[in-house]
Amino acid sequence: MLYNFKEIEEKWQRFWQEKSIFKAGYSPEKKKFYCLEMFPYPSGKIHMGHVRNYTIGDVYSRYQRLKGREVLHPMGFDAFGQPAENAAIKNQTKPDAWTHGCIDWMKVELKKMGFSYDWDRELSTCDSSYYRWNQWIFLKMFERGLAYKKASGVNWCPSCSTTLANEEVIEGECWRCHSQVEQKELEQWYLRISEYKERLLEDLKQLDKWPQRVIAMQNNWIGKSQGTEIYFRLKDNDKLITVFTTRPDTIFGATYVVLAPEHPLVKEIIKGKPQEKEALAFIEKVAKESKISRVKEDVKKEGVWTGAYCVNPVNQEVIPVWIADYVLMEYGTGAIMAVPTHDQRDFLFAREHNLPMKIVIKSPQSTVHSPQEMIEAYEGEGVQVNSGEFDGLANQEAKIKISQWMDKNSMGKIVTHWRLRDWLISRQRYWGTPIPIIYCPKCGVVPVPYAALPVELPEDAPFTGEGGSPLGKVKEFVDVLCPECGEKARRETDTMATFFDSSWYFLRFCSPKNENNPFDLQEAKYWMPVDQYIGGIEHAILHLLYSRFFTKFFQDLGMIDFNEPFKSLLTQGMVLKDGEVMSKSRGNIVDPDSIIQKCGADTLRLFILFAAPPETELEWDDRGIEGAFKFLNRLWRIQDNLKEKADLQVYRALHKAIKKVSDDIESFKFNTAIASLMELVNVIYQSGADKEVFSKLVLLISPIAPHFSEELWHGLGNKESILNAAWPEYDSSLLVEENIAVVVQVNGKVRGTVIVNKDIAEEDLKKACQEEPAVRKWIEDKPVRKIIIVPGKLVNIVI
RNA sequence: GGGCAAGUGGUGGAAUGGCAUACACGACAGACUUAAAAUCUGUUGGCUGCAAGGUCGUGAGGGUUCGACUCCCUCCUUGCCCACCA
Repeated sequence: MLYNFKEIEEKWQRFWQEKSIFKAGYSPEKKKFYCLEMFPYPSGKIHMGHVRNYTIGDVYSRYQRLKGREVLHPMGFDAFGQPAENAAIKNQTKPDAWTHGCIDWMKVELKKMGFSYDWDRELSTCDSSYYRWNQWIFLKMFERGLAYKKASGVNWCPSCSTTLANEEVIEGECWRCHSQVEQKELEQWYLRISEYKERLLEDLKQLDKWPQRVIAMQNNWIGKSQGTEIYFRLKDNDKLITVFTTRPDTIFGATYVVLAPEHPLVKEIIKGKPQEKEALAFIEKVAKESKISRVKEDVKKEGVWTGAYCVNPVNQEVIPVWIADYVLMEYGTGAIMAVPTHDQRDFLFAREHNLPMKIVIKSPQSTVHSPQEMIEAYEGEGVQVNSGEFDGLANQEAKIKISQWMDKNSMGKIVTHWRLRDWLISRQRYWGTPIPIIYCPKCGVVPVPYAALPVELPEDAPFTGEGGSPLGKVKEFVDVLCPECGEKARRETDTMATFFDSSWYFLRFCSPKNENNPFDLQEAKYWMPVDQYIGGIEHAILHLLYSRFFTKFFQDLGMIDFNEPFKSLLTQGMVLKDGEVMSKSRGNIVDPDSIIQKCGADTLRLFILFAAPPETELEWDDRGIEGAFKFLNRLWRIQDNLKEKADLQVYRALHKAIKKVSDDIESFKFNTAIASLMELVNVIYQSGADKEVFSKLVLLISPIAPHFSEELWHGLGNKESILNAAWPEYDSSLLVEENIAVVVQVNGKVRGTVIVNKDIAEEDLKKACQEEPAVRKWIEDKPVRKIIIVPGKLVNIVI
């Protein structure tokens, strides 16, 4: 007989909802636990990735609840973004209606999984009660100079007339209309995250419960590197070209200088020179290419001579100034010194254009004497040559000496370089938070007053998907009176990037209905920081970095007194089918709902936790689902055959399982926690269980299969929810066996086992081992050199 | 090119430096059944052997150790992240 999962799951979901059992209350007398899973984008259906993410969080939340914590476990929707606009165009509907329809449907599905969310705290970033606080935060940042507008090069689709994020440019073309993407100078809003770079880097050290690789990625992204800026004087007009290098030891080998085509000095340098026309043509050509295609590997590096020369400050050599596409304005100073002998890109470029080369670092093994013999640049370690007074030094030492020498003699400067750029948040999109700024012909850029928030999205913007910001076409939205002078003015029509919305939602969950502040200070003080955050590795950089940035900003506003939002982070692996990521385009999606129909949510939860540890990839297996379902049924049947009193060995097995399951859940090893429950069930099938053993078994599996356990719990005569019970404790005296099996090795190979009393004296143990016949045979009369004893486990006899 | 993971039976996966393959799936066998399903009980790394046993075995090769899936070095493969990064 199979248990009736359908009836049971519906019944307890209703029960939990009626009793408001997951409601989180501000209870300072109790220890709190804030468990958060990354909120979903409401695309309509939940997929296996969501199921995995949220099941992990749910088990952990329920476990913490049973351990007596006041648990905050909220859920909401990251509801702004482009897919809603696309869907609206496609389905002839409005993004608002489409999004809310998706949210409603996803909520039904999430509830079917039995997740323990406090739905009273639900939030949606597309509601003005939420996004007004985005605008509030933006204004606070604007006041402090952290939100600013500047012109810079961005990806631009001429046919859609909108900017594109790098991810939206596919092989140099617009992802929607396939036009060639261009680079364009545009005025856009930025957040000055670079102001926080030191703290964002330094505080990574506090995050000892984050995965190492996420820390590494953040480190990498912030990208602090030590280097040297070197000044090359232009021969014509004494102006300086500043180059950035991490290899000052190669400065004596610099044979030309290269500027990025966009470099501000370029136009000045080429003016009036015979090379001007060719150079301008080249600059234009590069400008037309998108960053993406320019950055593609195998593309040949192209460049032209400017006609100008500059002077190497260390040896007064006069060398030519080039422009080339392989030098990027965004990195360093937008100018490099080229050392063809010791940099592969410079090497290829110099070969191509017949530029001179000079060896300045020699590897000890090298037989190469002139640059003409080289087939590639030598980028390794070596000894300085052709480097004036530094000849003979190891290049690593020279690196330091030369940069110090240049710094002292004003030829250059030791600098720290950061890879982190300011964050471009302007989007020419409709479905996002309007940026609360007004442009007044008289007063200039004027922030919307706090009292006038929210700046609401107009409901009926023209939606075609073509050409510019839809908000710009809504006259009632754009036309506004200047808050300062009262004259006619115009609103900003760009909206914010959606990463803005998700950079602080965890704070809003502490008091989602607060109307005076983005969050209640006292509530936030109690609940924050998030004790456990769980989500996909794809957010390892941007979302987590932005959230850390916002947290530090709130700290600076004096609204919170901690500097990191997420104490512990778990990044769950992807769900695969036949070795590939589940996706619509591959057509290998397994719909969670179909599994719930067939075997129930508890089976799905059990399988997804059992199939792999949470951080690794999970291979979907329909037969594994059946196995999980069988196990629940096997456990279910125990209730019909309870004994008066179970055997001692069953109690031992129970307490062993209590310890193992507790330890494993704490450290997210759900798969082995379940394995130990299976072992316990196997023991019970051999020897029988009593009511006490069974009750504790039901408690142990309750975070994993909550409906199932709630039903069994009530079947055992309990009147209250299992969630109000206490997590079982183990009796450590039951974990120790009187007689233990000790493995005996001879020269490291297992040759036998002896059963001895746990308190046996060392000498007696040694004797017992040597007398064991299976061991004796291997020792014979050879002299025993040494005996190694691992207490309670193993004896190794070395002969 | 740089950084980080990972590599164990037919499969998913276990193993604080101490019995490699727990637990499960699959397969095979037995019990129950007129029969099947379900359920329960066994067997299940390779080679060798009638058997007891022996021997090999955690991507490859070295090293440390009484003892290595685990630690160190070199390499191979796969995955992820970053990258014309100067």
